[in-house]
Amino acid sequence: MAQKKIPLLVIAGPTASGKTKLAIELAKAFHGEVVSADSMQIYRHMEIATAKPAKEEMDGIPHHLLDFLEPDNAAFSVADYTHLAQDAIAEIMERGKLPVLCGGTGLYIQSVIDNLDFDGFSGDSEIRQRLQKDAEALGSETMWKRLAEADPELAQKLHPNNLGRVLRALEVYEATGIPMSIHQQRAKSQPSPYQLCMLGLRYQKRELLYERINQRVDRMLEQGLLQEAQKIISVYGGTACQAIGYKELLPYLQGESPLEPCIEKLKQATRNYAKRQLCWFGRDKRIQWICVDEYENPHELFTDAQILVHKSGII
RNA sequence: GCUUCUGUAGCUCAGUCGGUAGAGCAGAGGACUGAAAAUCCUCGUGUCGUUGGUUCGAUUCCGACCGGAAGCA
Repeated sequence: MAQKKIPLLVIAGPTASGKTKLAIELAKAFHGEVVSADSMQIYRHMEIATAKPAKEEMDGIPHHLLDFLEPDNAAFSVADYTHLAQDAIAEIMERGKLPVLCGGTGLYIQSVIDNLDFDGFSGDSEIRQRLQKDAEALGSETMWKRLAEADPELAQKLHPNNLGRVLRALEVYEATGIPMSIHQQRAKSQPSPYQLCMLGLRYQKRELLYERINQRVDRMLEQGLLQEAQKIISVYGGTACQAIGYKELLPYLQGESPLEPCIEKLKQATRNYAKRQLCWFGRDKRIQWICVDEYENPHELFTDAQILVHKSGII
């Protein structure tokens, strides 16, 4: 009963590489709608720091999973995102349009396209709290050893210092009685429900990306990033404060530091982030890369991207 | 002008009671399955400011010179 797969165009890449614009252009060309895969653009009131596309930029293209959560909602997770995104994609297809999954959050994209089944090993907050207390009392090394007994395969892949992951693995094991590595293997054996065309944007020369990032941060400041940061930090808490663009400005906003060093820190944090994204996406061999700095004008890039989409056969 | 500090990795600084040196950050590479813009791992040779002297041996002690900072007149 081989069900017909849903065609899905994915656009990935590091921050400031031009994903948003490309997604809109391709959606216009192929009668599509955009589904955002960004862990911070989901929140309201965080416009500038997340470089959320404005209504005008969207150019009439419907966008989903953008701007729908209050920043103090701490409970939102990848699992929630996956459900919402898969539903949105299904609806877009029913409308006879092409879903375009676009964003820089690697885990979000992977969880959607590879159908990661978080429900199969859901958590248990009681167990989690108990494990947390154990960890405080016994230290991360001990917790890791505990995992090495329960799930040696996964323990081998996790560094003892990576406490969060170790605890999650222990939690899954205790909650389900099955090692998390087994759950992961089962998920992997499930084929993707989508017929994919994955495009990635990146720069041949890393310094050019970094330059663009620096410039974009300056622009954000001109647009009022400080005021936005002030508001988010004072009104909300939780995950929102993890966003790059707020925590770096905090010392200045609290009068503990001049502005300039904070701006440098912010640019640096963004560059570091971009590098991690490149690392993540670099692993996915399904991605066809487009090097932004090989194009003199963006229209040629859009045209080449369209050609790649055609060739992929998802249309 | 005098006095006192100070000059060590791209940056901030440790250190060597004389046997040519090491952290944090940056940078590079990597991982990632319910916080992911998060979390975590690996990678450190640099005329130890210049130049004389003492010494088997100086980045380390002494002198001069050249930067920098503070205090004094």
